[in-house]
Formats: sequence, C-alpha cells, structure tokens
Amino acid sequence: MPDVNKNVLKLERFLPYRLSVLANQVSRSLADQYQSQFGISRPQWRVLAVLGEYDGLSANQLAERTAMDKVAVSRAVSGLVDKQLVFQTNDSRDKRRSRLSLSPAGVDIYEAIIPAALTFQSELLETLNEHEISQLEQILSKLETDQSRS
Amino acid sequence: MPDVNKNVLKLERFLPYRLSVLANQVSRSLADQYQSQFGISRPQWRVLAVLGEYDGLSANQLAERTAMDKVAVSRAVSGLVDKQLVFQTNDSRDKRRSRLSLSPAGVDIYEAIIPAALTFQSELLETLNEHEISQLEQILSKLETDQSRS
DNA sequence: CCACATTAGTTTCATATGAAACTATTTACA
DNA sequence: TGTAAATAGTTTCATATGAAACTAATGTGG
Repeated sequence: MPDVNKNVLKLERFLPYRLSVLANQVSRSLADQYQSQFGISRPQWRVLAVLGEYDGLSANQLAERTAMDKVAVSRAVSGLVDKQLVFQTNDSRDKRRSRLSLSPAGVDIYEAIIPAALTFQSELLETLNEHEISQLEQILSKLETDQSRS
Repeated sequence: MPDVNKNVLKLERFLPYRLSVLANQVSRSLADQYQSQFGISRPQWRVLAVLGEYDGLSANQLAERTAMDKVAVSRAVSGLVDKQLVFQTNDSRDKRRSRLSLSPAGVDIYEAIIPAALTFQSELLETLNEHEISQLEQILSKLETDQSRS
C-alpha cells in the first residue's frame, strides 16, 4: 500500500508538504538568479516573460496569464516602468486601461532571460528521463485542472 | 520533442512556474482548512504534525523536520504555547535548549488534524491512478535530492 | 439621459517572512 | 582553567504579500 493511503502521517511523505518545500526551493533558487543576473524580482520576471510573448497586454490580462493578483501585477509593472524595461500607452477605447510593451532594453533582458530560464529548467530535470518528464507534465496537468475546479 | 526542450518559453509550460502555482494553490487551500477548523497557521500545523510523531524534540530538531528556519519555528512554537497546545520543559543537559511536547489539548487537535490532512491528500490525488501516484512520488524524490545537493 | 452597478488599476493597511543582530549557554583548545 | 568560537533560541528590522478601500472610467436598466 502506498504511503499516501496509510492512516498515519509522516510529514516528509505528505504530498502537499513535499510539493510546497520543493516548489519553494526551486523558486527561490531561480529568483536568486533573476535578482543577481538581471536585478529583477520574481513577479517582474513573470511579467517580462509574458510580455515577451504577448505584447501590448493590459494589466488585467497579465494577471490572468501570470497567475498573480492585480496588486502584484500593478507593483511589478510599476517597477519595470521605473527601470524603463516596460512602457505603457493608453488604450484608445478604454481610458482606465493601458497597454504594456517591452522597451528595447526590455527586449534585451527578455532575450537574455529566456535561455537562462530554459537552462535552469533543464538542469532541474537532469535526473529525470524522457518518460518521467512527460509523466510529470501529465500529472501536473491533471492536478492543475483539479485545482482550478475549486 | 517535449515542450521543455523547445527554445521558446511559454510561461504556462515552464515547470518551475507550474510547480509554484500548483503548490501555492494546494497550500493555501489546505491552510484555509487548518485556519477555519482548528485556528492554527501553516507553520503551527507543521509543528503539531511533527510533535505528534516525535515528542520532546527541541526547536532545532523541529526546524530540520519541518523544513522551516529557526525563526519560523520559534514563532510557531510560541503561538502554540500561548494556545496551550504545546508545553516546554527544560533540557537537563543544555540550558539553552527546551524539549517540546503536545499538551492533552494538543494531542486532541493532532488526532483531529491528521485524518483531515489525509482526506485532503486523497482528494487531491483523486484524479490520479495508483501508477501515477507512485510515479509522482518517485519523481518528487528525485527532484528533492537534486535540490538538496545545491 | 441618468443613477447604479461593474471594471481597471492604485493605494493603504495589516500580516507574514527572513536576514541579521542579539542573549545565553556550551564547547574546544591553548 | 580561561578565552574564543560555536550553538540554541529570540528579537529587531526591513521587505513581501494580500485583502479591502479607493479613484476613475465604462456599461446598463429604467
């Protein structure tokens, strides 16, 4: 019988705990890298990563695509605007909204950041074989949709 | 070729991001449950879960077993002592150290909390079959040892 | 049209977190 | 021994985070 079905709980076998510890370690180690190499925070990194793919999004659209709340997006964007990595233009149809784009310097950082992130991911997955990687992706997909139900 | 090997990065396919989002959703949903049902925080929950298994640990030993730093442990313990769920006795050999134990009320909460946690875990894993669950455990183990190397 | 609800985004405030400094005690070793 | 280094745990301080209140603009039903 797998551990998860026993009626005792050893913390180190409890999946929500393991997931949380692992995700925090990974996130922190990656965040240290953004910070030291590019001087940006994790929320800022997420915003850059999405703006590089989808230029001209609004803050709200960013919030959806980064899984952050609007406060976090607002702060991340204002930091990036201060650093001149992102600029905002008015949305002609809706004056509450602004459209966000990478500046040339923002594009430069984006183009440096993506390979670094992909390398990080490869190193993280180094100990897994192809089959395990696709299993992991499939399992995460199942758990994700599961979560979004609640 | 799996997504993780492409040289573009869509945030929603980036494993550190997916891991972080999933772990945060799971953690938050579980923490809401501790909070509303038992009035305790996540760090406090971890301390209770470990003390229920290993009575009489010191704060330092708790820190190791809960993957929390000593500040977090110190605060969690002092909250639990305030609530009279945990009491401390002096370590006869080392006056800096104290030995922590569950009070009778602490044992009651522990005994209510563990089944709730196991039920939560089962619900989380509901969409996975036995094979996927053991794959997940194996993959997590590999990633964990990998992380502890760095 | 015009009140009223809704939405976009920011600011405020209260809490959570972690690094570094600190106190007390113990250990190592000259 | 006695003094410096190490360890257990707490406190302080600076930053991160999120909920709720807020401002401004837009949409909607009468």
